[in-house]
Amino acid sequence: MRILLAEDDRQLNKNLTCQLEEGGFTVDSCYDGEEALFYGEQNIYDVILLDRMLPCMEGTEVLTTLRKKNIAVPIILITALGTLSDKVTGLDLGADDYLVKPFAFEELLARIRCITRRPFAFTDFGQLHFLDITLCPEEGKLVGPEGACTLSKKEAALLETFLRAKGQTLSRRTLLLKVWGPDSDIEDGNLDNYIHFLRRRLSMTGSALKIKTIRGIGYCLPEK
Amino acid sequence: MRILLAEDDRQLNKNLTCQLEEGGFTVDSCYDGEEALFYGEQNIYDVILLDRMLPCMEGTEVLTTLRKKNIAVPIILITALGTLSDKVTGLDLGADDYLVKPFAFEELLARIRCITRRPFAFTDFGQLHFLDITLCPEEGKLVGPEGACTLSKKEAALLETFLRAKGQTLSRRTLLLKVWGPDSDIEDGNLDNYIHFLRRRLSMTGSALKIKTIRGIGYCLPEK
DNA sequence: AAGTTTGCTTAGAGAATCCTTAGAGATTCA
DNA sequence: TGAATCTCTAAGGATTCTCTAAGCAAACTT
Repeated sequence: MRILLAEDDRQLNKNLTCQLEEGGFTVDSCYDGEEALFYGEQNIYDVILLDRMLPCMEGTEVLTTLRKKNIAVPIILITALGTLSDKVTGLDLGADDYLVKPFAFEELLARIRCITRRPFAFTDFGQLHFLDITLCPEEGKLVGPEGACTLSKKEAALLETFLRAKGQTLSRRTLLLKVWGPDSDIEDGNLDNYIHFLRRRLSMTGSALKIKTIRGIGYCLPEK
Repeated sequence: MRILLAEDDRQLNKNLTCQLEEGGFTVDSCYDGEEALFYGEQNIYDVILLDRMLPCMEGTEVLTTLRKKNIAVPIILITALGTLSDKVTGLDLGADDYLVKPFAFEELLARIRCITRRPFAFTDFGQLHFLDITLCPEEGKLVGPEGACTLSKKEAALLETFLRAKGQTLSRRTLLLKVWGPDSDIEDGNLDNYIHFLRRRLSMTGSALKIKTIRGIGYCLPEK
C-alpha cells in the first residue's frame, strides 16, 4: 500500500512518515504543492494525504487539478482550519475525508483503512465499442460475443483506426499513414497481411463484423 | 437517493428527516436498532445514518450485522461520543464515516455527497482474497490451496498491486512506479525477475492463478 | 476469353520482447 | 561478525511480432 504525504511542516512530516511506515505502508513524502501534484499525477497511490496549506500551490488546488485529470485516488485533506465551510468546500472539491489538526494518529490510520476498503481502479484503459465488439487500444484486448483475444500492437492500431472511422472507407494510403506513420517505407503487401490477421481475429471472437475490401481503394469496416 | 435514518431522539429525527427531504432525498426514518436492521437488510438504501446508541440494539451491532450479511451500503455513524477509541472502533467495524453530535447539517450533507460519489463495495482489510489465494500484505504471507509461504517485501508489494487491480491489466510502467516508487531508476528486467518469482510462488502454494503477460504492455492477473 | 491488375494466403527470416538462470552487492538477523 | 536472505544486474535462450516474398485466386479490362 503506497501513500503520498504532502505536508510542509518538516517535523510533522517526518513523524507521520515514520509512523505510517511502521504501520506497513510505503510512504513517499513531499513538502510543497507542486511536488505533490507531480507525484499525484503518476496515479500510483492508494491514498494521498494532503495538507491544505502548502508552499507553491494550495492543497485544494492540487486536489482539483488531480480530479480534473480524472485521477480518482482517495484523498484525505489535513488542515489546521476546522470551520464548517472549510470542511464542506474541501469535501465538495473531491476530497474523501477531512482531518483537523491536531489529530490522533490512530484516527488517521482508521480513516486510511476505511477509505482503502473501497475498491478503486488506478488504471483506466479507454474502450472503443462498435456493434458486437469492444477494443482496449492500449491493452490490445479485443472482446467479441464468443470470446476475447489480445492483439499485437499493429493489429490493435489498425483495428482502432477502423473503429474510429465509424464505418467509413479508408484508403490504403491513409491506413499506412495512420498505422505505420509517415516516415516508414513499408511494403504495401504488409497491409494486406494485417487485414488478413484482423479478419481471423474478428471471426475468432465470434464477431459478425467483416472487413470489406474496396478494390483499388482500400478497406471498410461497415456498420452492418 | 434513498436514505435510512436511525435516530431515537424524536426531535432530532424529525428535524433531520425534514432537512434531508428538503435537500431532495427520500428518507425512511426509524427509532430503534431492530427496526434499523430490518430496513437495512432490504439493501435498498444509498446511505444509512446510524445513531450509535439506539434502543433494542446498539448501532454498532446493526452495523456489524449488516456487514456480516455482505450488505455494502455506505454507513455514517452518528454519536454523542467523540473519544478516539469510539471513532476508531466505529470505522474499523465497517462504518464509512463518523459524525460527532452536535454537528452542522451542512457537514452531514457534504459527507453524504462525498460518500455517494464513488462506487462501493465492502471488503475486509488486512487480508486480500482473490479466488483461491489470500495475502497478508504486511507480513507478506501468501496462502493457497496447497500451502503457504512468506514473500519478500517486493514480491508482496507486487502481488498486492495485482490483487488490488482486480484482474485489470497493469502496464510495466505502472508496476515499476507502484512497487519501486517514482524516484527509483531501476532496470526494466528486474520486473521480469519478480514476475518470475511470483509465478513460482503461486504455483508453490497450489494456486490456479496465472500471471498473464500482455506483450509490449505489461501483465495481468485475470480472474479466471 | 485471355491478359492484366489487385488482393488473399502462406511461409519464413530478422527483430523485438520476454523468460530463466546465475551471480554480485546490500541488507537483515542472529 | 558471519550467515542467510533479499535485491538487483546481466546474458543466453525461447517466444512472439513484424515484415518481405511469392504463389494463387479473384476481379477488372480489352
